Amino acid sequence: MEDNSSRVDSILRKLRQTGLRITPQRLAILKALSENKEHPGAGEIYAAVKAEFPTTSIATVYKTLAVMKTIGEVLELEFSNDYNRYDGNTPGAHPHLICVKCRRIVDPELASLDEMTEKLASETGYTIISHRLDFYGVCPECRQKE
Amino acid sequence: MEDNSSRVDSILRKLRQTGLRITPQRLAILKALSENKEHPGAGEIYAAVKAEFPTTSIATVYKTLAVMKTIGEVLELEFSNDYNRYDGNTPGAHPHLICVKCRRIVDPELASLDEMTEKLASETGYTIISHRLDFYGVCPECRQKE
DNA sequence: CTTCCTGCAAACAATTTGCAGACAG
DNA sequence: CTGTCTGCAAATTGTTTGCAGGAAG
Repeated sequence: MEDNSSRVDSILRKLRQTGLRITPQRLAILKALSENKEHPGAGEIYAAVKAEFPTTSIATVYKTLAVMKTIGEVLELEFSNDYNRYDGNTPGAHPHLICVKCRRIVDPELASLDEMTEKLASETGYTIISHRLDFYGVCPECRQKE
Repeated sequence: MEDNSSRVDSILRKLRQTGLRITPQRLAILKALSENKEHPGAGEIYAAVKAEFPTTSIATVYKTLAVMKTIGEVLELEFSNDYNRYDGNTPGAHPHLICVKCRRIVDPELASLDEMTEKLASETGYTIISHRLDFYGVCPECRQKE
């Protein structure tokens, strides 16, 4: 896995390549994203950024996240009830394990998904672009508290 | 697969069991749901219901859908951009195949998911309650139009 | 310099809620 | 009868947008 700084660096490289500007706000947002492995929401990223860059606005956070999505460097996990969560560390599609009690989201190891995808494509004739696989459950910590 | 009327009947049975009331509005919503296999949104259900029951309100549709979710007879597919979609025919968790062009959603056949779930549970210590598996792609019809 | 970015506030849209009257059981 | 359900309208909330000024390159 890439460490924080190399992750930020590779995103910066991609921004330059694409002709997008590197502003202090964007840097702070990227730093906050790469330091938080917990799939934060826009509000959490905003809070972290504002701590050291108080003039930042939530709109800028959203706009920056939108740009990152577009260039494929951030994965957005949509929820219609809860707020959306963002993953800046592993931008490719991968399974998530969501605790329904504490709402923590972790990235489990899981093979055999590629195989499943190929089979689906050949059986249905669809061109598969991406996927979303979320498991909902109760994490060991929350179960203990019951 | 159950046909429409037996599907509605089994939901009605569940409603009675749970002491919930059967109103004309609820009947119309259930009928609209069971007749539409295309994972409609609340607005589409509302339109269908209003066609033969013009006084119905969208709030009632949402409230009824919430009840159906609670008793486990309707599966809600959440989206934060697009509106949520509802599946009244196959209320248990199952994979979906979503065309990113026409936004149609179909239910593909797919085994080997139970196996995957068990493995995940034993490896992480989580109690798995449910899951969500969405594949995003382009359906054969849309690909042809490109 | 020029264009893109920021930050504020207002706009949005799907969904939810409060409440008074209606009606299922 | 009684408690639940309906329907209206207003509220909610995360996210998006318009626009004037600011700054990256």
